[in-house]
Amino acid sequence: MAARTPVTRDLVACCSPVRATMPDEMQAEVLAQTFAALADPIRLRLLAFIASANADEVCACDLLEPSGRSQPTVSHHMKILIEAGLITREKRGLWVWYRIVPTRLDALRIVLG
Amino acid sequence: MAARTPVTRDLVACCSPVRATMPDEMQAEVLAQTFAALADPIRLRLLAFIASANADEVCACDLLEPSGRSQPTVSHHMKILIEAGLITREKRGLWVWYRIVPTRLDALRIVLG
DNA sequence: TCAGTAGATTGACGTTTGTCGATGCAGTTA
DNA sequence: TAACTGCATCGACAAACGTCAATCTACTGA
Repeated sequence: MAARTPVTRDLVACCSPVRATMPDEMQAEVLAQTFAALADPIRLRLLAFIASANADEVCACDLLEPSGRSQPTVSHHMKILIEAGLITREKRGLWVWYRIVPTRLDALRIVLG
Repeated sequence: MAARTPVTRDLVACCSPVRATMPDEMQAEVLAQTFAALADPIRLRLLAFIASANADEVCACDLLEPSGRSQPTVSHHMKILIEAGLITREKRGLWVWYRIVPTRLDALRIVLG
């Protein structure tokens, strides 16, 4: 909260020295990719659906109808959520079951605050 | 946490009734757009830079060099952050000053958990 | 085996996004 | 007023993204 200039603002010469840091490009790239997984309305709805389920896992077949998207499209979005570490996938028999990864959401929350 | 089937898992008939809800498309759209603002490494770095500054606001001219992008590109990214409600912009004289909006980050944190 | 099924992958297409050079606009200085 | 400056907007382009029909793969049950 310290003023950049001690007493008055200098309207002529802007930019007295700023002390601030940027995360390096690689860090930012990884984090951006995680947020990108949340940057699509269908993926947000899929994630919220699983998070709100009465069971701790949800069958893939339950995601098609409420999402209103084709099977390949839903599969594609789930893959992106998995690669972002937000959910896990487990195949049992013919079916696939998804689980959210709470620690990953915790990590994002920490970044934001 | 209740098991979907009381005792054993049914490997034949998947999908005993799931109780879960999806946010409607409009809600998801708005939220996705906010996360999309965080889904670019340059924007994350710009935001982190302002958030970490020793002053509570940062001049636009201080963002060019550390970001390594052209002036129009930085201006474009800042506009997206503003439209997402993550920062504010104030013009004073020839210069523009940016501030983060802490309440907006709070809101996102709540959504995540 | 072999037919049937759930979900992943592929290929193609239109849309959106990140980028920068050129230009426009508001504000300052003389 | 005129010259100058910092930032926004425009126009163009390549890359990335969301979508679905068609196909492939892994698994089941007979």
